[in-house]
Amino acid sequence: MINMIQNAKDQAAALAMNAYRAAVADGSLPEAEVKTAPVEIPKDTANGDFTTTFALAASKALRQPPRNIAQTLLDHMNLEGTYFASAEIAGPGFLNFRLNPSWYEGVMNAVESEGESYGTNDGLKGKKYMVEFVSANPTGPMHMGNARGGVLGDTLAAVLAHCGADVTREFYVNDAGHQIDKFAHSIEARYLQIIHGEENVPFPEDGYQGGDIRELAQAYYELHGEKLVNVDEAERQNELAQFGLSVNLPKMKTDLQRYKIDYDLWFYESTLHESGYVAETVDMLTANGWTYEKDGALWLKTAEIMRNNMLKAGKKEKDIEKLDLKDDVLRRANGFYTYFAADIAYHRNKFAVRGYDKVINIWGADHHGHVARLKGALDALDLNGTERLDIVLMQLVKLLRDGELVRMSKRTGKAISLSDLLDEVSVDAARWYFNAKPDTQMEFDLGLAVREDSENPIYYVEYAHARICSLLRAMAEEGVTVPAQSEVDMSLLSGETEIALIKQISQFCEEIRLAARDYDPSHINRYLQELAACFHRFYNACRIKGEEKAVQAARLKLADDTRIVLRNGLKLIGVDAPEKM
RNA sequence: GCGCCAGUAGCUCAGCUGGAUAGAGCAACUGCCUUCUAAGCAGUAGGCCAGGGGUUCGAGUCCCUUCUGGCGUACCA
Repeated sequence: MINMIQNAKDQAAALAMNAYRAAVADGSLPEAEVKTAPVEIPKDTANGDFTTTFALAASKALRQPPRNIAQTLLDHMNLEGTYFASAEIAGPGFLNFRLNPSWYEGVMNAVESEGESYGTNDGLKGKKYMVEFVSANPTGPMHMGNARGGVLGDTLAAVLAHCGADVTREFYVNDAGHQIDKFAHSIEARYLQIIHGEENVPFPEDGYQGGDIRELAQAYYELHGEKLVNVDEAERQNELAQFGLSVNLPKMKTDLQRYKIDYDLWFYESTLHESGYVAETVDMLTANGWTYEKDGALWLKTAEIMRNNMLKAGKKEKDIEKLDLKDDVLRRANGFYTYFAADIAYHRNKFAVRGYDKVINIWGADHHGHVARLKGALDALDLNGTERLDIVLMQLVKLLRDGELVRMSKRTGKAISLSDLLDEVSVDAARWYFNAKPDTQMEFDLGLAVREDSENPIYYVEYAHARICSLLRAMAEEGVTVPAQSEVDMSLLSGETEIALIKQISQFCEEIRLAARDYDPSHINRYLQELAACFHRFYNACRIKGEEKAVQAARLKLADDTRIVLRNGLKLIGVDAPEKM
């Protein structure tokens, strides 16, 4: 909850603004509309701890050179009682602030008082969020794309929860429709092949070729023998499909749990069909005038909806023309609802029935064409999909083995599944690796990425944690324990590495906020890497054991604070914080 | 064709929504363990930020354009 970076920024911004007002009051600067300029952290600490571009930004409005303005501001500024020891002008007109010990003490106080919850904030308090992710087809094993989506979704959910949101993790089970049909036909063919011989039963042309389908047929055959040979085709297919799901779904759950992913809810598509909710949703769209019939099918006026949205967003008419927008089928001529219709119903359920303020879906980039359509359809239901539904598109993972592309299609049967991956790579390494920025393409080479050596940054971070734990053990053996912050003399923590470490600790809250803002949990990875680096540098420069008592106490406290933040951060991204390595 | 995402060190990526001399990690090279974990630290080297125009005090960041890569443009899901 305590964010010392934000506190300092707010204070610096207020100092600049108050100085400006004071300057206006005594006539040394003209009255004008000036915006509160952003306060930033300079890359180079030689330029201060915080800086504001106030004078640069106000230069035009005040019709004065930035450096003049900056000087006048300084003349009207009082730093007493603030976090700052000094302020100075630099470069074209930056106002650079330097921190005093009270700020550093504030950071360490925050870690001590907040402990496990250090880093959290309440920016999203009271908001109901859902993150829907993976939602892999239950017709076969999960692949590398699911591995990435799983980590992204799970970590993003954790990040949002750290910002105070009430977060639900959900898996949408596509247990209905065409895909399941194909699944049923495929198992059926394999099942009958076992009985009648492979050459006597044709396999459907577009069926699932994977070996897992054969295994399902075999498993059913071993349990129930020829029970389904002489029954009605539809019954046989249904039974086999249900059997397949009953095997696949628990396996998916287990694999995901092994990956440290637990869902709050597994939502079944079939329930939407069975309850008539899909039909009701489509009827609503019709009632709102957004559908029409053509060639025996029922269509949604997607093109018109999207066009309206684009005009609202300020897009030009002639640009929209070029897009050649098309409508979508909701109900096929054969009477079945399309996947799209079910998806609209599903999302209507999320908003209208379950009342989420914000729904975030993690999708593979190959679905991007679907984004505007789904949002538009929700707009047509007056659910404001444009605002409340956010889709995170992640580029797919290109799987290589020793530089050669491995196909990921389930149908080839050669794909490396999520569970195969976890047999080769530690869960922590996989989670670290896949917790990358969603919109970059990724190559995953099983020959390289699988390696568990120092090339992998995760060990660098874990090592820092283990090092501190080891240090604490060693100190405990000497009867020295971590002191309370109130006993720490902050003036003893003024070395370069100590200052840098405390600043890095203070940055944690900011990184969580940014990760939530950008829907990009990889902020946390980079943060932890830098935190570990700050600690290793500190550890190398500052001895603890054998030092004078007060120095030892202060450094030990700082090391322990680092341990807490490392542990909090690793937990956030679902990676273990080992006490020994 | 049209659209979406990307292009920054040899490789993997940062760059806080326009700020100061473009940064890390890995790989390469040079040093540092009789003292708290060397899975570490310190240092060297590596760049026309894909190319070209523009916008302004100031552009890797914003606009236009060209090139390259991935993906999409179904009565599939």
